[in-house]
Formats: sequence, structure tokens, C-alpha cells
Amino acid sequence: MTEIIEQANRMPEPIERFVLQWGDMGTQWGVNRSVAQIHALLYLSERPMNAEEIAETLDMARSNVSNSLKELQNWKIIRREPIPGDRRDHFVAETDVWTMAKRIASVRKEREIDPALETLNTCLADAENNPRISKVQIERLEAMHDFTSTMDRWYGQMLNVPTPMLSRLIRMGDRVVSLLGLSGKQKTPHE
Amino acid sequence: MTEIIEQANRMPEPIERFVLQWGDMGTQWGVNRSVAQIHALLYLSERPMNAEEIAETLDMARSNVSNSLKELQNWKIIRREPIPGDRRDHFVAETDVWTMAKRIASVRKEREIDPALETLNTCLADAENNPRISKVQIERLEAMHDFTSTMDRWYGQMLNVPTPMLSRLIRMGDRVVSLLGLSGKQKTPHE
DNA sequence: CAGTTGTTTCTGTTTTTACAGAAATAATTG
DNA sequence: CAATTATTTCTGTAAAAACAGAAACAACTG
Repeated sequence: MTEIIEQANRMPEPIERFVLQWGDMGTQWGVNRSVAQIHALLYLSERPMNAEEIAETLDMARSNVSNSLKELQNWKIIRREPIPGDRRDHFVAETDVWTMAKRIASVRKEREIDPALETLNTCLADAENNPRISKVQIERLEAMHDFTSTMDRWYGQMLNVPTPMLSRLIRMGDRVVSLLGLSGKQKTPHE
Repeated sequence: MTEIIEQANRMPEPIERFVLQWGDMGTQWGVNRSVAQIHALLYLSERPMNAEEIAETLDMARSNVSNSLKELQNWKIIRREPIPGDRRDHFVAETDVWTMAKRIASVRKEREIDPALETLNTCLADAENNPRISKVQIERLEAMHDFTSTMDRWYGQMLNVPTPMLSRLIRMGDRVVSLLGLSGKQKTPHE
């Protein structure tokens, strides 16, 4: 009795390709493959899916799905969607890409920028009253701190811009620059 | 004769802390620790350093330093700086943080966004002439493609903005929004 | 409240990545 | 052009991350 490997719920070929490619992309981006695959699957799914279904479709362990779903919920780009008459948890992905981007940016700020700022704060404090650290070195630490803090604020501000406006802003791109009439080369702009 | 472990060129305590912390941060950011540490060291160093020196100071293998230096050069945030009368390669870090950020952004665009765009392009093409893919699914792929492509252009544009202007733009932050008089909630702002 | 179904946590294995040390290569100098 | 010195590539090992399957836990149902 040749035990046939449980055949996964086959998905349409282009969907599968997207899921696979997205998973692979994830690894490049520093997101783990399972997480990225599940996200891709939910993003394209038109109805909520439960963990079991996901595990079968992607042919991965149930536990792996569970952890990945938790991670995606931390990122706030999927959410539980209760199905009437079904006890199992079902999940749907955020489908507005701009909202999705904002959520991801928010978590990245929190996980990456904020801790960096703290590190820089303490390093700077230590350095400032240490005679072995030169003026130039302090300045460099300060520059780095200043930059990080600026980016931190910028992220925070962008996150507060309503999604449709944010989309427009980004799309305007470099035209913003000229509209604002700032000069690049440090010659004062219009006075 | 108790072979003493070769004592690293001790650096001032706050510098060491910065290097260590930065290395650790790197891992969080998806940059490998050695690379991040070397970068931190060079960023704070006031004179060019050679590979040997770096290996000693950070107490890591010479080969590791070699590979990490190559990686940092790919990112274009360090460069070789010839020292008269010394055959060895010496390195200095870019010390302008905004320039540094632009260089990093540029490589990230190339390594992360561009490939994503390509993936989306082919997936979309495949999906479009496949009857099993629903209209909604196509739309979602399109939305993702559109978003990615917009971000790609935006990155490209920002990279072309001269550094001092970029700095000012980012610092202005949300004031840009009001200056442009775009409405967030779709209700016009001040009229 | 026993049985059932769903979910999470734990444990060990596999895979991947980071890294040290050796070997090979390249460049420079007398 | 041999000897020396600098650099890179190769190879094996150590550390870390991803993952599967089992066990534990929780929630619901009759």
C-alpha cells in the first residue's frame, strides 16, 4: 500500500507561482518563507481561510502555520474573520496595499528604528563624558543620532497621514520638490 | 608558556559599546553582525584602517573581514583610501549620514524592489490570460504591482534629489503635507 | 463532564548562514 | 624572478533559524 503523499489542494498555477515567488522574495527581505507564503495566499484569497486549509494548500506543518499566522497578526496585515457556524479561526488579509504598507512601516519603526535611537542615546551619553573620545567622534555619533531621530519623526508623521493622501503624496514624488521651491544646491531658494 | 590569547587593540569603552550594539542592531536589520561591526568601527575611525587592523581590533578572522569589506564596498558606504608608502588596502567610511542613507536605499531598491517588480510583472501576465483566476484576484495583483512600481519610482526620484535638499525635505516632514494643501480626508483642507 | 475539535507550545531534526583557518592567488619589491 | 607580503577563495565547523510532529492545552458540544 504505497502511501501516497497527501495531495495538497491544488491552487491555480499563477496563484501558486505568486505564492512561491513571494515566499522566496520574503527571504530576501528578511521575512521568513512560510510567513510570506501564507500572506501571499491570503492576499489573493477571496474568502477567509482556516489554519488547516492553509497548511494543506501550502503543504506545511500545522504548527508552522500557527506561528506564522501569529507573526502576520503582529504585523497587523491579517486579521481573524469569524465565520458563522464554524468554530475554527479564519483569517483574511488586509487588501488595501497602502494600509498594508503603513502597518508594516509602523512595526518596522517600532522594531528597528526605536531601538536604534535608544542605543544611540546611551552611546552618545557615555561618549560625551569620556576624555578618550575625540570631538570628531562625538560629532559623528551626534550626526547619526540626529539622522535616526529625524527619520523616526518622519515615519511617525507619514503614518499619521491618511492613506489616500499618502498615496497621492508618494505618487507626486519629485514634483513635491519643485512645488516647494527648495533649491538643491544650498543657494537660498527665493529670497 | 601559557599562550595568551592575542589581546585585541583595545578601543575606548564607548566606541566598543557602539560597535557591539551596532553589530547587534545589524542582525535585527538583516545585516550580518561582522559587516555591521566593521562599518561602525570605520564610521567612528578618524583615519583609514587596513584589514589586519580591523581583524585585530574586532577580534575576528582575517577572511571574515575581507568578505565583509567587500560587502560594505558593494553597498558603497566604505571606500579604499590609499595610504602613501603603504601597500596594504586601507578603508574609510562615508561619514555623511544622508549620503550613506541614499547609497543604502539605492542598493535596497536594486536588490529588493526591482526583483519584486519583475516577479509581479510575470505573475500578472500569467494570471491575465488564465481563466481560473478571478477578476478580483487580478485586481489584487495589479494593485500590488502598481504600489510596488510607485514606490520604485519614488525611491528613484528621492535618490536624485541632492543630499542637502533631501535632508530638508524629510525634516519638514508633515509640514510638506499642509504646504501642498492636499486634503487628507478628501474634504478640502482650508477653504 | 467525557468526548471532540481546534490551537498553541515544546522538542528534536533539518537547513541555512556565519565564520575560522588553511590554501591558493595576486601583487610588489629587492 | 625569487622572496615577501597582501588579499581572496575554498573548506569544514559552529551557530542560528526554520520547520515538522508530538504533546499539551483550551474551548466547545452533547
